[in-house]
Amino acid sequence: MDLTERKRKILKVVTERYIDSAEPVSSRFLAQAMGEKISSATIRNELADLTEMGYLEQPHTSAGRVPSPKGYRLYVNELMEQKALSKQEAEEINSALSGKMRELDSVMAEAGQVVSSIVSYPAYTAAVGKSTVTIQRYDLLPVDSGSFIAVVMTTDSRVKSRLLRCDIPVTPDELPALANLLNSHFVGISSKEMAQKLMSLTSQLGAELFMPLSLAIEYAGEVADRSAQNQVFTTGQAQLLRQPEFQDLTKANELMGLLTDQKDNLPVLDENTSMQILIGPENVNEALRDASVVVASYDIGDNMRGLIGVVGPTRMDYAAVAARLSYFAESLTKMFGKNNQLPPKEDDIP
Amino acid sequence: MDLTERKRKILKVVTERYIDSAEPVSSRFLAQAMGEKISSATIRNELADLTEMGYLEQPHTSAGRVPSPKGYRLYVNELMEQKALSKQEAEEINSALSGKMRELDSVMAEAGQVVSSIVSYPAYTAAVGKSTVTIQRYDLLPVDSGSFIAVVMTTDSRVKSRLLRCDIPVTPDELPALANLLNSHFVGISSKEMAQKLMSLTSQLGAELFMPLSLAIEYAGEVADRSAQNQVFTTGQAQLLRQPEFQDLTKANELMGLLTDQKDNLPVLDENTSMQILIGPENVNEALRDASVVVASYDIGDNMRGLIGVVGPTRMDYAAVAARLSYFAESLTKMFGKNNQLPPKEDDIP
DNA sequence: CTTTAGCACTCGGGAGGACGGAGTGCTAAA
DNA sequence: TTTAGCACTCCGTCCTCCCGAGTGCTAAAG
Repeated sequence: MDLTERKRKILKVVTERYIDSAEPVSSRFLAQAMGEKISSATIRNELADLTEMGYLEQPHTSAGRVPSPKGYRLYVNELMEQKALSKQEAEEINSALSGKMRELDSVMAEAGQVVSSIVSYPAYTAAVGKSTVTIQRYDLLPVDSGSFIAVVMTTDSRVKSRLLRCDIPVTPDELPALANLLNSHFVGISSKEMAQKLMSLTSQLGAELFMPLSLAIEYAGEVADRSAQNQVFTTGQAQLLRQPEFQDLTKANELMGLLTDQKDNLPVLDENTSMQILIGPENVNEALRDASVVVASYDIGDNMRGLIGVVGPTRMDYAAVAARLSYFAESLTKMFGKNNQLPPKEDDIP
Repeated sequence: MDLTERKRKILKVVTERYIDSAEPVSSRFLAQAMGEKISSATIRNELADLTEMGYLEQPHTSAGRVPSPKGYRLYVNELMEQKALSKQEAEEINSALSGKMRELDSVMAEAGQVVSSIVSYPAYTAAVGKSTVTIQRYDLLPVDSGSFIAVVMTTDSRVKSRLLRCDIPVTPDELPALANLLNSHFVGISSKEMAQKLMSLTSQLGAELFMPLSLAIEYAGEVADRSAQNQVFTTGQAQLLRQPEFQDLTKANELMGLLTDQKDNLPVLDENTSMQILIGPENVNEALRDASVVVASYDIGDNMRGLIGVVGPTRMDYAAVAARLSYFAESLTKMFGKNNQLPPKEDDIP
């Protein structure tokens, strides 16, 4: 059954009031806060209805009302108004992004910091590949007889390199041949397959070629494996302790553990969703059952998505957080789209 | 005036008891704990002396005694016995390190995690260059007409690379010339000097050379600048909340802020000191006045030092933490010394 | 001069009880 | 359906009391 307009309005006011007072909301307050002249008694009847329907909760009899997860859900889905960013905030975001482009990792770390400071909750960022990551291209640069630099490019268009040294001297002339070998046989396959292929080639190669080859392949395997596991950055964990709901140390502790030691368990956004709000028990993770998460995603080139999320109490200011996060995500998408230094489109690389 | 042998012993027992009980130590307990048959009354006299001398403190009259920072200092300097690591712990450390060598950054992050879990306090790691970092060597790899990969090597022997794209096509033939130009003019100087030098060359170069050159130099400048500022990783912040002394939220909050948002303010070890213990008020940083820090350093090649530190309550188990940390640091030094993949000696690179 | 026993004293912390206030639920009237 | 009124409930706070742990001091014993 549907809610009357008045009930919806009451639910909205209750939620918003609770969001910024953190205290149960009384009928008296509502009677005043709602423009129309309604007595607190009437409100009480409505509140009783809403409670019965499961949108509100009472910490105890004779306390005011607090939104239940179901109440928050309705609020988020239907009641909440898009909050516009203040110019100041938009500028803050823009200036944070306008800085010179950096490595993907720094962008992520910095984005997290900015978001966290803007919304006053802990934030996390992650980059997830849209598909399995493999090596796309190899290059070998001569350094001296014992050393060379391996440069690998992954299918998600990250470029990584490392100086490799082997005991057996490698002459600069041999490198192009090695690179050719790599580019023809060790492209587009997993690290395990690489290792197998390497084994099968053992007999055909002299030790002086095998050694540098295996070093390069070992490195390539590492890069591929590491890109597969998405690295997560978190910032602003201290913000958590400033929230009244986390004065209770046990709760705070659980959440803090999630944010610092088990970052990988933080919620990931479904593919092709641009933003998601997870309220209390909607979270799969046990530690998040009393908390809420807002996650947004942005595009990094064609092959990767970035994730940026905020963790807070269920009493989170969803409207504000959602607005800021989506603005931020959009800005990042644009930035990565325009930018021609960081992750180029895959097509551009032959 | 010197302490009698008995006073020293009492101070030691008090400290060690307090370290693992977190509760003030009573004369009764001491009378039993010390092997010799001494009455609690005698102990009380001694305790009164030690308190007067500033080695102990009383939370309030009629509570037991607790070591003061001065007491901890004496304990650390003279009383504390080197704790040997259990085989299990040594193995844990070894196996954590024995994994395949990764990028410096991952090593640091992982080292932090291991240490934090071993000592049950938050840990931090940092890498500091011993001298100013500049670019030592450039390479440019062709990709396609609009793109090329810049590979730069810093004087601290890190190799970084990035795909650069410019609007004006660059033919593969031009790249060696550009690389030469870079290697002859833009080596060993700061990013500012690079920018100036670039300006002074403007007139001599056509636009089709200037554009890729400036991209490469901009990137090189970033790398140099970023290496200069030492990046700090922290882990295990949640451990903090498990300590009884940080049930007081305001303290916890301050420290947590330091560990998550102001990592750069964490104490750095003086050069050519291998380990340092900072007790309570000995810390410069305000937020650390009620906490203690143990920092150790290890060598990464000839040009860099790694830092690994632990933050905990003044009631920290100094003996245990110091032992683990120094073992860890030594292992890391060895590892970096042996290892021939990560940071090679500067001499090896022509 | 040092050690010990004894005892009064102090202080923190927990248990119990009283009280005020905020807020509700219900009833009866408008 | 709304409102006014009223009794009721429950939390949080404050106060008091009391217990126990631990000290400091004194005076006697070694």
